[in-house]
Amino acid sequence: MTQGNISSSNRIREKKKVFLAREEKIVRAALELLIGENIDRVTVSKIASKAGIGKGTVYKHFLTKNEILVRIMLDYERRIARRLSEALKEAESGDPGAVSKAYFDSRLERPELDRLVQKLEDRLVDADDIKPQLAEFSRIRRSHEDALGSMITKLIGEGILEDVPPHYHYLSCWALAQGAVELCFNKSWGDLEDTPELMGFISSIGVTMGNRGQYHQAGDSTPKLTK
Amino acid sequence: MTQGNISSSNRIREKKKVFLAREEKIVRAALELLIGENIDRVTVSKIASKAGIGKGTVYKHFLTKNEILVRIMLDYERRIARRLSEALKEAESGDPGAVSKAYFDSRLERPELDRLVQKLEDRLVDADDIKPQLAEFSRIRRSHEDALGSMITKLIGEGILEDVPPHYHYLSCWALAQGAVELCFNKSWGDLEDTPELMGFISSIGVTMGNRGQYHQAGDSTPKLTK
Amino acid sequence: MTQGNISSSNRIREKKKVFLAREEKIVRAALELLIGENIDRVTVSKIASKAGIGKGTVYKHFLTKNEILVRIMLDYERRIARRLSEALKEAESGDPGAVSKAYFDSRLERPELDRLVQKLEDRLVDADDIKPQLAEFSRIRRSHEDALGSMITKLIGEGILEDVPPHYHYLSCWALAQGAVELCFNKSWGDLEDTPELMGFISSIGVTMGNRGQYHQAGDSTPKLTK
Amino acid sequence: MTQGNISSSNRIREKKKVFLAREEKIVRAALELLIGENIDRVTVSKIASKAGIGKGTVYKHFLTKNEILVRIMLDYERRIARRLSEALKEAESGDPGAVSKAYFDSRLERPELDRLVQKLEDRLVDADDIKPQLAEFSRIRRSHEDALGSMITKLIGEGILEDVPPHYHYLSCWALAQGAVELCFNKSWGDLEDTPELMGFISSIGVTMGNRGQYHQAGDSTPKLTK
DNA sequence: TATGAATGAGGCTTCATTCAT
DNA sequence: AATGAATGAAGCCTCATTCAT
Repeated sequence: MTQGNISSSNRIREKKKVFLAREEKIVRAALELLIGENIDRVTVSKIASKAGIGKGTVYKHFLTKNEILVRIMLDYERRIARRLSEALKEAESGDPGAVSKAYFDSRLERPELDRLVQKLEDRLVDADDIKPQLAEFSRIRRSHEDALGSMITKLIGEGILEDVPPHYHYLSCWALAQGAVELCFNKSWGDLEDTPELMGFISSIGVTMGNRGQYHQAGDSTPKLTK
Repeated sequence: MTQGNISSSNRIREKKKVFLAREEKIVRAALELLIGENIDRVTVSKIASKAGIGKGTVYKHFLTKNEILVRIMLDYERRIARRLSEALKEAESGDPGAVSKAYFDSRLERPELDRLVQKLEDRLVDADDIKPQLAEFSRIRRSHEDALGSMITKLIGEGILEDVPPHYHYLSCWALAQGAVELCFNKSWGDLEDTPELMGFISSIGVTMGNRGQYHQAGDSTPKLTK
Repeated sequence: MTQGNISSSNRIREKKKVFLAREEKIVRAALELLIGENIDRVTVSKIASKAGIGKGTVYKHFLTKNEILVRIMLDYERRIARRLSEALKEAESGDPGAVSKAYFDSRLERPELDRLVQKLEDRLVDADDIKPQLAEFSRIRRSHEDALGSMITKLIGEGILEDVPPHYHYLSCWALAQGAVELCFNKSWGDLEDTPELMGFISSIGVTMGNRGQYHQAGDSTPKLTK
Repeated sequence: MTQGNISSSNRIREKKKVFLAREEKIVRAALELLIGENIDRVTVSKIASKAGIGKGTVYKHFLTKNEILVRIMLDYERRIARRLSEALKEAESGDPGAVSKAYFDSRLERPELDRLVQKLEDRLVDADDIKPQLAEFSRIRRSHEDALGSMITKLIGEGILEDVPPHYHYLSCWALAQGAVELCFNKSWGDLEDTPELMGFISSIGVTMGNRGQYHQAGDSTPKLTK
């Protein structure tokens, strides 16, 4: 009896694992397709087919197609959150740059994924199903803002960063990262051959931008570029 | 007869004018709709109706829906091109900053339009009709690159800008502008209240970034932020 | 010019007529199918196909499938309303029975249609689209009630009908008509051969039922059948 | 061995009991759901879940979903049959009204159930599986007809009921009961507040209708209501 | 020439039924 | 023996495009 129970609960656990594995398979299939071709051309049918399962099976795991897409968004944003929270600990033990480094690393590690998430966000922003998931998504995003914000406030206090509202620094970083990501995939540029070096250049701008002394310079020492 | 010909060619000219005016009306209607609501919800029907004409008439002007969209993209990019070429003349008469200023001005003047063009580009990138138009679009983009490139090369020569390949500077600018635009409309941030100030801050970064002395600083004076 | 305008507005009127004719064609096709086979088996495809048009065309006339169905319901109920209102005029000029006669006539004229409407009502009762139409449907039904009610009140006043709340009489009539209709098509009875005579018998019951003296009889003269 | 057999057959009997109990549970679960919400929304999944068992298990008891539904129909009709046969015995010992009373009582006891069975009949009438069960259903219905018929024939013989074919009386009763049931649940009437009194009124009509002297009255004493 | 009704491919979703564990 | 994940047929609906008037 005892053994029977054990083996039975084992079997149940086993099944759950398989079930979750398949869920992951669906998400992964969707991801590959979404990255590989135009988003509009990714259908539930194709996802199922790429995952090696029937179309109906997809709906055992996700209530709607949008739920698959928002799941990808959440997975991504949560991964960044995890990294940031680890970096926050490091930052407490002395390295104030760990947080922003973690942020940039997370986003630029797989730029194509970052870009996909932006595109998905754009398309799902007014989807009626998945309202709660989108709220969660925004919540996580704002928690990133908090994490970086606290670090930046500290650097401003230490006189390293220009004394503007902390979120200016954060959002500028975000904007540059965002633009850099876009840059990587924008086909209008043709295929940039020295992308890594370019990214390095941009990153170096990212980590120094907003440093004290540069902001006011804008209107002073380089009048010719003033906009 | 002569008079008849004259009046007939007048009539023809008149007709052409009306025809072109209507074409413009269609594009403008499409634009308003595309900016006002989710792109996927903009149908040819709605465009025609907003333009005050029949759906069939739209197809007298554009062979496919995509042609309307790509037309918006081209109009936009051409407008930038015109401005850049004017600025280039000014630059020759002494103001090297005129070009980059014109570029930023053009793109940030109507950020919602800039963003729309990005989104359209993303969706149309592998459309089978409109291949030639997309090629033209890329061509114009690259001409911007050239315009800015030549100016940047000059500034590098004068020792003002860091001596990296010229397109690094240009693309960094592009990336920051791109990100800034995205920032304005990303609903995850809630509604930023001090957007103008923030944009000012970002612009100030844009015009100074890459200035000599900052690039190497990255690895030297702020080691803690190094990525 | 004048002639041109006339012929043009003629053409428009012509087109509208054709359009409405097609709408009627759709409704008729749907009706035939719904009466001819199990309701669940009637698909939009079949309706279109029977109407000799494409599937998409159906949606030029009706926003959803349910709108076709509710249209049938409304058409039916409105026809009854028209008849009742005519009968009401007759009733004023002396014939108090005209109203109830019109009601029975309307419903029993095409019992299969009456029954269909009941079934549709049952299925659509909680459909989220067509809420307004269903409200209208109920409104019309209640107007029938009013029409018959006023007549019945009069008969009660004249001592012809039993003095119970007027709607008792009306609803009893309704129930009997309803049951009679159901009877015609209930396959459990096999095919009744003498349906007309049976219906006549039931109708005769309908027009006399509730006559003074019968209600109290129930408890008095036929105690053995008392329920 | 003998003991083994006994205990084994006991176990088998036990199992059968459990099995049958579960079958009943399924039917009851289905019934509750069917009465509680729109029929189309009742799925096998929901039934299983309400019965507290797995979906697959349902199919150990019923070959198809339709078999569950037709089972409900049969259960209902058989219950009426049982009551009628009991009443028939009473009738032989002197009470001719016992049969029709039993019939009305059976149907009006749970009008919502009666109505459900009508709706199921309508939907299943041309189902390809369950043909035999539907035949059985009709057979039972006709046996009711016989039961009432014999009683009515007697009453006609005694001069109490109008001398028309016996099934006229029976079917009229059926129709009135049918309509009354429908009346209870038809949402178009709003929620009738005095339903019990109304049903009483209708029942009183039911038991007297067709009594001698009323039929011909229709054409004689109430000419104004003649249809 | 302008129109808009007609079209149908193709997308999403549901659910009765099967079957491996 | 019980389970529930997997399946896929079938239904509804959208919208770019065509074409007769």
